[in-house]
This record gives sequence, structure tokens and C-alpha cells, in this order.
Amino acid sequence: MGRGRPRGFDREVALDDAMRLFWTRGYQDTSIADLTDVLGIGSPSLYAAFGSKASLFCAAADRYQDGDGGRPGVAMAEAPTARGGVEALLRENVTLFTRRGGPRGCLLTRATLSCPPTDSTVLAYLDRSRRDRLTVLRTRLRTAAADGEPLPSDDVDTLAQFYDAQVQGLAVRALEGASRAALLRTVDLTMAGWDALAAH
Amino acid sequence: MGRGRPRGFDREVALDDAMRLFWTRGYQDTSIADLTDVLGIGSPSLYAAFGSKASLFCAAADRYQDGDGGRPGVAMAEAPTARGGVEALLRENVTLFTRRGGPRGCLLTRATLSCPPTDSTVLAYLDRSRRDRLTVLRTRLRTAAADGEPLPSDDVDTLAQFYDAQVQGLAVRALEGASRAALLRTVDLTMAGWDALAAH
DNA sequence: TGGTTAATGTAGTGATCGACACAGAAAGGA
DNA sequence: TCCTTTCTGTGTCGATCACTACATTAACCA
Repeated sequence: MGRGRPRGFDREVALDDAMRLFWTRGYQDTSIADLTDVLGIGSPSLYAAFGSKASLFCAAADRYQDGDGGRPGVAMAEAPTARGGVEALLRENVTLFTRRGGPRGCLLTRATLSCPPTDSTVLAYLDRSRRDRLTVLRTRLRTAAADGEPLPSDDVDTLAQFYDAQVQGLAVRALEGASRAALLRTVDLTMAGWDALAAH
Repeated sequence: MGRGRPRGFDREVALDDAMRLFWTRGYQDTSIADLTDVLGIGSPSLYAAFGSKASLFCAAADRYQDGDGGRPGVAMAEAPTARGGVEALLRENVTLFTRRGGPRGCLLTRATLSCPPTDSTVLAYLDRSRRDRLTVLRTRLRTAAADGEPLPSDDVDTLAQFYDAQVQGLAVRALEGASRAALLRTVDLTMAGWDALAAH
């Protein structure tokens, strides 16, 4: 092992920086020059390590989903009830989308709306991520239904899409500048709707 | 009047075409070359008529909001009740976002997430549009509250933000490829929430 | 008909895009 | 020490970006 000149930068630190940049500026508006500036490396090093802008984005987005961006999903999956899980999902996302000094909104939602339709690599990645996200949510709701927990609707599929859309709405509003407090008030409203409907 | 060579194209038809293009591809990924191709004119004609890409976008977005894009808002404002108004707003938006052969999602939402943070002209336009949209919604809800119509919450401001976020969520999901039927099912869920909460 | 005004088509501005050729530098193995 | 291997810095590729200079064309008015 270890043949040849060693890499002059830390791959994971670079991925973190790239993630922050994609999160802040979206996919298309983040240029290779921006990335090499922030990472402090030359473009040949970047291409040697990550292959292309598209695959760098995918690696950075993986890191997002395995780190901060994945916490809301984990919180939901681990909650004892589906109601608590959905509430945790929404509240954790609000926290994530409005962190002080951090990029606002969701890296994936932002990329979905700012990726050129020609970049099939990134589009396919985003589509798969979206499907996985929906599957986790649907699975949690299905388990709850099997456990006899009262849900706002019998249509678990629609429920999953509904709450996923809530998250996307929060992400867009966060990017528009909505305050954390304002977002949390609408989460309260969403959960009040759950309670009113689940009470049957 | 009528001095000089007459314009060789119809300004409003051109705006319609530009609107469709911005709606389909977002702001940044729509290039001047794309526009001159579709409009069938040279770039000097485009600049003579509209000034810049940013001001062309604003003019096209105005046309969007005065035409198809404005219908949901009009339907809401004209409905006899706030409940019917909000339902009309959501359903008309679903129709708008999933028209056969038309661009998916919302031109404004798409632009909000695909506009480079340096383009202050477009960002300011989008911010004003968002504020106007929220004002119309809040006004309708306030009127209903004054009329004694039962609402899902006393906090009209939060209500307006909540239902505006529903619209943004629908727009993102439509762009992701969600079917009209699936979107309408989540609208049903939203309105079921209204009824369950407004019943008090 | 000649002059004024404005829109057009051709062509090209400098800047920036993603990506890479090439040679030098830094490590391990012989 | 010399060779192989891998990474790094300089410089640049063709393509595309938003935008425009320039000469021409087509309408008006006198």
C-alpha cells in the first residue's frame, strides 16, 4: 500500500467543505473554481479524487445524508410511535434548515430544483434519494398501522407523501428566509391536524 | 408614432414563449441562446425589447402571474368561504402544476431555488411576489375570521404560511414527477385536517 | 425622393464553464 | 540510488455564458 506521492488534503474534510458549498449555493451555481478555492486544492487533484463535478456532488450528498441531513430520518425511525416519529422528523428538519451560520434549507431539495435536466447522473441520484426517503417514512407508518396506532388516514402511501411534502415546504420556506419560530408554528399546526384526524 | 422600422415579432407572444422556457428549465439554466432559438429572434432584438435576462425574467413572471399562474389566487380570493378558497387554491395549483404537455411545478418556486444569489434583481422580484402571495392568503383568512367562519387556528398568520407551504410542497413534488391524482389525494388530506380542526 | 428613426442579422466581446495535458514533486520498493 | 507510482501546480482546452458593436434594412415624415 501507499505507493506514490501521498494526497495533500483530507478527502473527508474536502467532502464536508464541498457539501457545505453545494448546500449553500445549489448544484449548478457551485462551480469547480468555487470548490477548488474553498478546498484549497487544484482542479486536477479534485478530478483525481472525485472524478467529475456530478460524482463529487453525489459523494458530498452521501455525506450530507449520513451526517446532519440524515438525523431527522433516524429520529423518525427510532421514535416509539409514528406520531412521535413524524413530529421528530419535522422538528429536526426545522432545526437542520435554520441552523445559525449554516446553509438554509435542504441540500437535496435545492439540488432538485437547480440541477440542469441534462445532468442525468445527479438527477438519478436525487430520484433514488427521494424514493429511499419516502420508503423509510412509509415503512414507519405501516409498522404503526400494524401495531394498531391510530393514524390520520388509512391510506399510508398518501400519508407518507403528505408528510414528505411538509418537509419540502419547510425547506423552501427556510430558504426564503422564514424564521425557525415561524416554521415551528406551522409544524405545530401539522401535528394538531394529526391529532384531530387520528382521534377519528 | 410608428417611427423607425417596426418590430418583427409580437412582444406578448415572445413573453409567453419565454415564460414557458423559464417555467420548464428554471432561471439559471435558461440561456439567452435558448431564448433566441425558441423566440426565433436575434439577441440584439431581445435586448432591445427587454433590456436584460433578469428583466426579461421579471416580465415573463409577471405574465405568468397575470395568466395561468394567477388563477389559483383568484379562485381563492373569489370563493365565498375561506375553506372553499383554500381548497380551490390547492386544487387549482395541482391542475396548474401537472398540465399535460405543460411545464411541471411552479415557475416562481423553481426560480427561487435556481437563481444565483448574486442576481439581486430577480431575487428582489421573487421576494416581493412571495410577500404579495402571502398577503392575499392572509387577507382572505382575516376576512373569514371577522365573518365568524370557523378556522383551523386563531393564528391567521401561521395559517397563511402553512397553506402557502402546502402549495410549495405540491410544486416540488410535481417537479419530482408526482401524478396529479397523488397530489390531489394529499390535498384531500390537507382539507380533512381543516375540517377536523375547524370543527373545534 | 431624401432624411430620420428604430429594429434587424452578423459577428464577436471578455469572462467563465467543466475538464484535462503535461511536467515536476514526493512517496515506496528494488 | 534509481525506478515506479501517484499526486500536485501551471497552463489551457473548446464550449458556452450574458451581452453588444456595427452595418443594414424597413418603416415613418417632410
